[in-house]
Amino acid sequence: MSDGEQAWWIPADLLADPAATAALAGLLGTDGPGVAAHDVKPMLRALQRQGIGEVHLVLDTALAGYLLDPADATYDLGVLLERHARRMLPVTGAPDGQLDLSGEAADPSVEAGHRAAAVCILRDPLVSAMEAQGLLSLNADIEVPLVAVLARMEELGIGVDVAELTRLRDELTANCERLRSLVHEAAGEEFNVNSTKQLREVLFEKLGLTPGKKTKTGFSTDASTLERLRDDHPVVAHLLAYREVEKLRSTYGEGLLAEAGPGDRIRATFNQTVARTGRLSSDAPNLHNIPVRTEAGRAFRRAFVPIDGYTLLVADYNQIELRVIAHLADDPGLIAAFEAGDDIHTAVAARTWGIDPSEVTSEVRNRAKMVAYGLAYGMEAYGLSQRLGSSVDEANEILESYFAAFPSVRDYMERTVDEARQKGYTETLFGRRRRIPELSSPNFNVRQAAERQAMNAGIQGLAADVFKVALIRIDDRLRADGSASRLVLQVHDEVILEVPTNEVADVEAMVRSEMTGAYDLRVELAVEVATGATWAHAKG
DNA sequence: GCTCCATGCAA
DNA sequence: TATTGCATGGAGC
Repeated sequence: MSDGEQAWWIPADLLADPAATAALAGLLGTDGPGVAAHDVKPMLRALQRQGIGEVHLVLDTALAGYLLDPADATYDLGVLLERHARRMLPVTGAPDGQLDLSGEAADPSVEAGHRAAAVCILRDPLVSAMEAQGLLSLNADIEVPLVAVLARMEELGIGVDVAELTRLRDELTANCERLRSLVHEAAGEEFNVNSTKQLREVLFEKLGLTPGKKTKTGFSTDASTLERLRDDHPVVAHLLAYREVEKLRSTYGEGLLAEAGPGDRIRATFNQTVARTGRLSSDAPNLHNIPVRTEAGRAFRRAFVPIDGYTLLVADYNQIELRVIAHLADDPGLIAAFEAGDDIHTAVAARTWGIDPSEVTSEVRNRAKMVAYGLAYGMEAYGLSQRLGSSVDEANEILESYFAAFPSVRDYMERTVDEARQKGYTETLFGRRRRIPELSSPNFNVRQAAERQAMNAGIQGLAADVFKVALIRIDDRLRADGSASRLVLQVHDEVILEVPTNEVADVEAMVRSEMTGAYDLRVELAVEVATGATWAHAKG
């Protein structure tokens, strides 16, 4: 540690003490010295609860570890210390999960000292490593500023209508019981319908239905298999209905109600060091997979509400990944398709099959849409054929037509994999790296999976980088403008704000402008904004 | 009580 | 034999 520096390890209970945090305020304010810490978001949340909203953060050792290798399994402080400083965090008590036979409990203050020292020891090696890999601006301009934005969103949470959630849960529970009885009746015996093992025996042994694909442990009973068997036995339709309702009841009905906290708000954690592409993830609960595709599922979005006097404003990037592909590949046809301003899948379909957009049927449009998603995932003909329900030959013809119309896209994909193989990692335009050592695997399947990851990383990663910039800028503007509006949720390419009714027009314009201007692609970044009294009702 | 598996929800 | 995630219930240790 250099002169004038101080190392602190602040126990969580001290952060709940106003007297202690008041003393910290001067130390941590924006005029204070730069702060380096490990996994700082929980600390920022605790300080925010005490009214300290500004901390001059310069380094989070967990974030730095993530930027240096987003595929690592853990960014635990002790692990980082060993990995980047070749030092061990002294063990002060019995190892986790083991009885302390010595009778000497760990001394919390000694352990705290070790952890504070570890952050100091890690600072120089982490900064040097980031500098060597060109990660300093990604760290300083995006990841570090984002921590406080996410801390504010987590701490505020999003409002839920608990009465509505309860009603949905109860309705689903009743339906579940009814459908479970129908399944038992049709099967001719009572069994645990949630057990794939028992279900497999009933369907494929007792009832003699034809099994399809296999899993590690036996024949699959997944939805695509059941769909194929739908007309073969009455139990199958009941099963499919039961599965849908049980999923909604358990994961969303019970799950969301269990997470509703003070003020009827759900406060998820937004993880910044999990996704290997640079995306955020959400847990406890996962607010990134709230249903939207079916009406029964979408009902849960009606339970996400603003407080009185506010409106929910939802803004999402339209087709950001396909736009990113157009940009990265610099494909004239794809760029022109976007510039035409028409429905992109229709425009792509017309160019792929050389027909007029007016001749594009919904089925043909759907094929173009499948290809578009597949592209971002590094798809091959087999994968496409599975999703189109067609032959591999047919899928190959579609892909050939597509690449004939958009040749730069294929060039980009091939170039990307070649570069990644040669360098051992992929890199987004913002410099976000992802090591993919499996590109040199002797195992064909492993190597092919790695190639798909390499194709996907630059696309999903750039979309994530752009989105993070937008999130930071929106939060900056809200605070600079002294707005009463606040960010309550983000879902990969979508932000949700709680906006006082009289601010709606101004905030909509601001959000649109910040999202559109977050990065300059060769195609416009289109943003769709909607407002409403619930997440489901927020429609343009 | 922990871990893995199968399943299914989202972008 | 399409990318990235997380939660659930069952099942095995």
